[in-house]
Amino acid sequence: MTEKLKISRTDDAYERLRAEIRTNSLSPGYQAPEAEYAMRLGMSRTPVREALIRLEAEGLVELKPRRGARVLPIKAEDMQEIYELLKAIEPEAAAELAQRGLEDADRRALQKALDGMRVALAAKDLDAWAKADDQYHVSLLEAAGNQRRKAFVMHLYDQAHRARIITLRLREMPEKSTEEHAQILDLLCRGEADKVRVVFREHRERAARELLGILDTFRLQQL
Amino acid sequence: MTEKLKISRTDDAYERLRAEIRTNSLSPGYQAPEAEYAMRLGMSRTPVREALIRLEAEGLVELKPRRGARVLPIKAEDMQEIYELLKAIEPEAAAELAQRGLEDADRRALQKALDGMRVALAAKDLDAWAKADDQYHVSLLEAAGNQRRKAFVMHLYDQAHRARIITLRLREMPEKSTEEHAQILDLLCRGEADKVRVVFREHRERAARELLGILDTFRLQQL
DNA sequence: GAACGCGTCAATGTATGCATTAAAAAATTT
DNA sequence: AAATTTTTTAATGCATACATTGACGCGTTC
Repeated sequence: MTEKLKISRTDDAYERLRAEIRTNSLSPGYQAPEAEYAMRLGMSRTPVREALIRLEAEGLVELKPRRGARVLPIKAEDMQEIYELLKAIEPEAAAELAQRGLEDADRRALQKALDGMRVALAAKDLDAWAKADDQYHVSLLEAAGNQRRKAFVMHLYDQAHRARIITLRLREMPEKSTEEHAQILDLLCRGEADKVRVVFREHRERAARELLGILDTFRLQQL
Repeated sequence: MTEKLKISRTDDAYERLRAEIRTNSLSPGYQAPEAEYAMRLGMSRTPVREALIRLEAEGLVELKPRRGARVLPIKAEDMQEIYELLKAIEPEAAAELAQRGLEDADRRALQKALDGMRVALAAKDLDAWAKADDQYHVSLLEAAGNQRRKAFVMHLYDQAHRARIITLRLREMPEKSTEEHAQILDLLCRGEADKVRVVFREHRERAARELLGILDTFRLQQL
C-alpha cells in the first residue's frame, strides 16, 4: 500500500531535473532548448517548461530567452553568498529552538541523524555521511519551526549540494564536523540558546572557510 | 526614450498580478480558476499559468489542483515567521556592510531614502513613508551585496507588504522608526559593525512586537 | 577585411483543443 | 432523511500548432 497517488508530468519533470542537477548527472553549464529536455523526459514541452520555471525560481537553472535552459554552475562567490546566509539563519534557528526547548521526537530525530553521521564516518562512506548531515540540518529546521525558513534553507542546500559533495572528497574525513554536530545537539538539549548560537555560527564559519579554501587550492572555478 | 523593450505576456501577467496582490486590489483569499484570471488579463491561460507558478514559488499564491489559484492571506503566524527571518538576516547584512565600509554612492542612496522618510513623516504621508522605508532597506541590501539575500528578503517584503500598509494606519506616526533608521545609517558610516547589528536587530524586534500587537488588538486574524 | 544587410532557421511564446478527473449535483436506495 | 451511487459539470494537465523573432551565416558593399 505504497502512497502512489498519481504525479503530474510537471512534477515528475521537476523532480527528475532537480535530481539530475543535484547529482551532477546534468553538468553545470549544460544548456539545451526546451524541446530537448522534453524529448529526454519523454513528454511535451508544456510540463517541462513549467518545471523549468520552478527550477529557475529556486536558483538551479537559468532560462535564457531563445537560447534554452542552462544549468547554473556554482562559483566560489555563490558559495560565499550561500554560507553567508546560512551563517545568519541557522544559528538563529538553533538558538530559538534551544530557548523553547525541544520535543522528545525532535531530539530523537537529531540523535538519529547524528548516529548516522558517526556510522558513516566509521565506514568512511562519504555519501552516507552527507545524507545524514543533511538529515540533521533538516530535522533541526523542522524542529525549530518556520516553514519559510525551512524552505529557503533547503533551496540553498540544493544550490550548494554539488559543491559540497565534490569538496567532501577532497579533504580528510569530517570528524571535526561530526563532533560539532554532537556538541550542538547537546547544547540544544540543555537549552543553552546563546551558546548554541555561537557554536553553530563557528561551525558554519569553519565549514565555509574550508570549502572555499578547497575551491581555491584545487582551482575549482565553478562546479 | 522610455525603456520599452517588449515584455512577454507571462511577465506582464506576473507583474500585474503581483501588483494587484500587493495593493490588496486582489483580496487575500480570493480564489478563481485559471480561465478567469486569463480573461481578466486578456490573454490565454498559458502565460497566466506560468505567472501563477512563479507567484506560487514566491509565496503569494497557492495553486490548488482543480480549485483554482488562491491569493494567500497573511496571518499573524506568517508575520511572525517573516520577522523572525528578517531579524536574523538584515542585521547581519548591515554588520557586514559596516565592516567592509560603505561606498559613497551607497551612503547617498541610504541618506536619500532617509530624507524621504523624514519628508513623508512631516507631511504625514504614510504611503510615501512606506515607500521610502522600502527604499532604505533595498538600498542597504544592495550595498551589502549578496544577490540571494536581496532576492529572498524582497520576497519576504512582498508577502508582508499588505499587512504593513494596513497596520501602518492603525498606529501613531512612525517617528521612532525613522530615527532608528537614522541611527543605523550613522553607525554604518562609522563602521560600527557590532553596534549596528544590535541596533538593527532591536529595530526589527520592536517592529515585530508592534505589528503583532496591532493585529491582536484589532482582531485582525488575516490580511 | 570590416561593416552592413538580408534570408534562413530554430526556438520560443502563446493560443487552442481535448482527454481526464475531481467535485458537485442528481438520483436512487435504505 | 441519511447514505450511497450515478451522472453531470467544470477545471486542469498536457499535447499540439503556429506566428513571431532573435541568432546566425552569407553575400555585398565600402
